[in-house]
Amino acid sequence: MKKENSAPTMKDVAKEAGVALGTVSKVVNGLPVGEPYRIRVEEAIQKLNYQVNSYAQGLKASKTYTAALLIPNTQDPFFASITYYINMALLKRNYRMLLCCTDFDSNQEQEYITMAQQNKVDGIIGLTYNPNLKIEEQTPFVSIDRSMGANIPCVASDNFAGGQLAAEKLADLGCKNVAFLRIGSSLSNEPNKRKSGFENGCLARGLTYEMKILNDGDSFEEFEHFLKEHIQEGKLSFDGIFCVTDRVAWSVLKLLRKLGQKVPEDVQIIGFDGIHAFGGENYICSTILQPIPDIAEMCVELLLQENMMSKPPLVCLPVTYVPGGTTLEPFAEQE
Amino acid sequence: MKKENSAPTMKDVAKEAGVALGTVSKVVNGLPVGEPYRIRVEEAIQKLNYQVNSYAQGLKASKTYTAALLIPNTQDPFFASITYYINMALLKRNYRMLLCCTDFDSNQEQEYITMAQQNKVDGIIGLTYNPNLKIEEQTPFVSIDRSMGANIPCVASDNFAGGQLAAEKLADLGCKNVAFLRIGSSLSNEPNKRKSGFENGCLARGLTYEMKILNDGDSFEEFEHFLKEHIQEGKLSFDGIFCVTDRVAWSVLKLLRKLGQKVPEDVQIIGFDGIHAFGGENYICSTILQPIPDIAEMCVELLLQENMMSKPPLVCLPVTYVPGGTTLEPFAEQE
DNA sequence: TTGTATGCGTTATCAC
DNA sequence: GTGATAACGCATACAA
Repeated sequence: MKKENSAPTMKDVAKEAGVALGTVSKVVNGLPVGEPYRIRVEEAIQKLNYQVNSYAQGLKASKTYTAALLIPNTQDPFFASITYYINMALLKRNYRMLLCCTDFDSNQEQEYITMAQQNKVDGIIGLTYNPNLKIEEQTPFVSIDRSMGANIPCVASDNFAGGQLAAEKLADLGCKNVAFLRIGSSLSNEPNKRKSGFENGCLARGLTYEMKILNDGDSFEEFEHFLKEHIQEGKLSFDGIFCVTDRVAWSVLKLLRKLGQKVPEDVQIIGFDGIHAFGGENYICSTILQPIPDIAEMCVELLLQENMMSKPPLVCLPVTYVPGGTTLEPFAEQE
Repeated sequence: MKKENSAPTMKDVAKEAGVALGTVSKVVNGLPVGEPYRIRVEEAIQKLNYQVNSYAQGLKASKTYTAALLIPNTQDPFFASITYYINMALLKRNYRMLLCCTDFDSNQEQEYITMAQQNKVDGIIGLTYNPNLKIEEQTPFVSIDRSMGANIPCVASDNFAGGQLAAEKLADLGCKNVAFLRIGSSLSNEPNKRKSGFENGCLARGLTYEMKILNDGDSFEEFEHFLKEHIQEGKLSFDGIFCVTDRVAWSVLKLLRKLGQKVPEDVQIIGFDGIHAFGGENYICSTILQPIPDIAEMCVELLLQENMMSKPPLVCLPVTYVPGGTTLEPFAEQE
């Protein structure tokens, strides 16, 4: 006798309905089948509360309708948003999502990729920081924000254009002497183009500028030193600051207030990402908004695209500027 | 001839190593095997870059080392945190996590549960709002913040104690006349105990109090009306407010400032959850801190526990009070 | 059209 | 200790 409490199988349904195994399979998969049979089978399915075992299914078809998302964590609002929208994009296509938080750990990233491949996921979307990840040719992979080689499409915001836009906006808002503040991975990735774009924009608009570039390990206090050095008689020499992320902008905002500078009256700040306080309406600061829903959609689209041939190596999605209270908008005043 | 580009199987490894299939299986599973054999097999595994197919494994063992997390979204900081820590707790036990964002949609919640069962996950952890979810007896389920029946353990903060603690703290901080503001699901769940705990605390400490309870659909503006009604000659009659979540506290904070009230000088505010601004150090407001890592750990522990018998119906984890700038702490001043 | 038989990659049970 | 063989639940080519 078999296990009594185990889930019903197709065989059970077939027996219940008095038909052959193959017939049940066809009904389940929506293949043409005699009407009286289909009814009896469906009744049996209802009665036994049968559900297909997708592991057996995956074993046969070597297609699992599952994709993995590699992301450092879900707590950073940007990552959280990416996670949410990718989940939705996958759901829309009837795919399940395996979440893999890597905590910025290269080894975990690699382990997760191995795991995902074992698990025979149909593909992986990754926002990673490991410069030499080993990815099987087999497994479709789409990278966010970092180019990882010819066969791996990378999806990102148009970071260069975003940097440029920030410079232009600051110029439009009356700034003359600006600064760029960055902290983050020294790894070559798309967001690093924000700097170049900003420089480009400054040059085009005749803004004088300085840069302060910190790497991941560096202390945030170096920004404080940097800014203090540029304060003469209580007055900051910069009238505009572009920060590489909203997070940095937020910290700088607090820092400037501590140093007695008024934002946006004395100095205007533009961040990058488009984070809002509580998933609600208000932005943390004036910012270059990343089109996260579009990024998510594009990642999933590329991942599930059948013909690998047409996969573009880099897709840059357009960004927009949104005021968020740390700039002096000519017309509207933000909260 | 078989598919050439498909992943290597145990059979391939066996052929490569010149041993039998079963031997390979034993090596992979760490069962005792002759040393020379094990070496040859391991070399073959290396050479072919073999990985076990966990779908075939799951088919045999009907154990998949996968759990599903049902959660409305990952964007709300509380949900994001829960997601992260549950992911970590599962990872620690070598389990994978299927993420299922439900968007507060009852139908999606049910669909996901069905899906998870099809997918033969080993268990489901759910933070749900559907009062009559159908869950197979088969599938282990642990609920967060909502009791769902005798066989389903529920893990939550000690919400009652948290409410009480809030009242006591406000009393300690010198408040005399306080208010409780709540908006949220009208569904009976654990967080609703915050109100009762608060009432209890107020009574114990001789605080006079009022309550304003809104349901999910209600407009937030009703809080504005409520507060305005309690302002006489520019002065708010409450000197302390307990908000059901940090999110509400945050909104109320902004509202009060708009109404010309100073926080914390005129009125002190305590929230609930323990959200911080950017995953960093600072809290949004003074708050009752939920032990999210402990909640996650407990959920996973209960889910994977073998003997169902000992599963407690409700586990309440202790909360703590943390100052966050919206209260007048006797000693330390917050940021 | 319906039913039957085979195999997907593993694991477990046995003789050897 | 080793190696053939039978399941696990499903899909499908093929025979009826």
